[in-house]
Amino acid sequence: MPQAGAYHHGDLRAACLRAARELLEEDGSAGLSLRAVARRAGVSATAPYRHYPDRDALVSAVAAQGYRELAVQLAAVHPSPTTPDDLAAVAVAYVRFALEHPALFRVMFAEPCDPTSEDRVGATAAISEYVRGIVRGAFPGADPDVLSTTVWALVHGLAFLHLDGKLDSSTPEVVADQVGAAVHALFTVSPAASRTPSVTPAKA
Amino acid sequence: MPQAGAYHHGDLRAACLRAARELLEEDGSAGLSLRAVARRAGVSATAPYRHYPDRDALVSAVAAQGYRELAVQLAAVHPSPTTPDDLAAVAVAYVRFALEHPALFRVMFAEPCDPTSEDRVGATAAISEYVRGIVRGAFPGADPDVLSTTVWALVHGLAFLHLDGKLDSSTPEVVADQVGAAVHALFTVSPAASRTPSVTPAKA
DNA sequence: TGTACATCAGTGAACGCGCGTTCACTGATGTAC
DNA sequence: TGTACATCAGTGAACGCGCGTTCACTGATGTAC
Repeated sequence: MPQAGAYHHGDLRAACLRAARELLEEDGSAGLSLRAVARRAGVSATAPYRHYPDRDALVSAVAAQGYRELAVQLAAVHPSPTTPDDLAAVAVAYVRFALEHPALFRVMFAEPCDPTSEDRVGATAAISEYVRGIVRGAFPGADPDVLSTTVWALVHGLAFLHLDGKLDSSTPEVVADQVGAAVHALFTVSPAASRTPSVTPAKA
Repeated sequence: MPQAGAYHHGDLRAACLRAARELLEEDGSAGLSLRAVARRAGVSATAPYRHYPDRDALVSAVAAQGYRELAVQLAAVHPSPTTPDDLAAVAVAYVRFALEHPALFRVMFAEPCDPTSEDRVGATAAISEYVRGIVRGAFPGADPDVLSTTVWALVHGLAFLHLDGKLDSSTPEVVADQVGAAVHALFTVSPAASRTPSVTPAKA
């Protein structure tokens, strides 16, 4: 039985993923070709076909990994934010993720997104649920469907506008301020939010 | 003197732009190659080089045209919206534009955006100014910088999440409802907006 | 334990493709006299 | 007005490239007896 980590190559499946990520970080974005991934993994051009049926499968796997990492990073900031500052911190982390991994972020949110990739759909749903959870906790009086969409869209829009150079992204501080201000603009003006939240777990 | 519309080809510059647009509408997005544009325009592969120094120049021209069209469509809905319903209608138009021209929208907001293209920068600035104008009129007490960024990001995020299939886009009505609800969530909960304040920054 | 066999990860040549861009050209249009 | 010339939009062959994918293969690993 091929014990993980020591077969012919070792674990080419994971190595391809790693190679793809490296290429994304370096080349900005460009094409992310199967051949380039194979090259970078130190393997023949056709070897990846043992592990991915085609290029799209690799790309979907990369995207799914990106979603998981994003979810981890958001949760690391705050498992369930309730105050405006909490929420702003999470939003800043979201935008920071996009700016630190621009090419990956674009792969994650790009058109040829095969809707049949369970891996991918599941990973997206996880983020969606995380946002909804935040909203439920932070805005107990509001419609969670509408408000979680609103929050996600606001933060996602900030991420993309920064990514595309439509907003001032000169320094991380400037970005953080901008994102924080935008979230506060949404949050603090909400009557439902400025009351004391019904539940206040963790963080004082 | 080459009177516009009747030279060798007629006006290949405009024809290329038209061909590029058609390709974007049809192929979803894909590559938008110079060669494909030339083919579609019924001209040799190298003819476009008489009018565009390289592929990027063509792409930038397409993007700039997209910005101008978007600006026109928004202004057509309402030159200077002031009520929540006005603003929602403009937001819906923005998202509708994205969903009706997905490939164009991606070209407009894509990374390899040459920041030196005056055409493009100018067109972006126009939209930015339009949003700012709306915010100034609708939220006279708020910080126009923060709030116009917030509004644009919210709407832009909605557009992209719909484009990427992260939200229910099954019918135009569903989308319109969702966008309207999101905008109202931002707008109507704002004390600064529902009163008629003179000095009440949204960011408390 | 040793040997024959099956499995399957990775190879390397080859396919046909479309791409951006160059180059020397041709031929229609506009211009000067 | 007619002719010689300059301009320049569009041509077509050619370049070198990287791509996704196929195929028959080889050779290391694991397995059955």
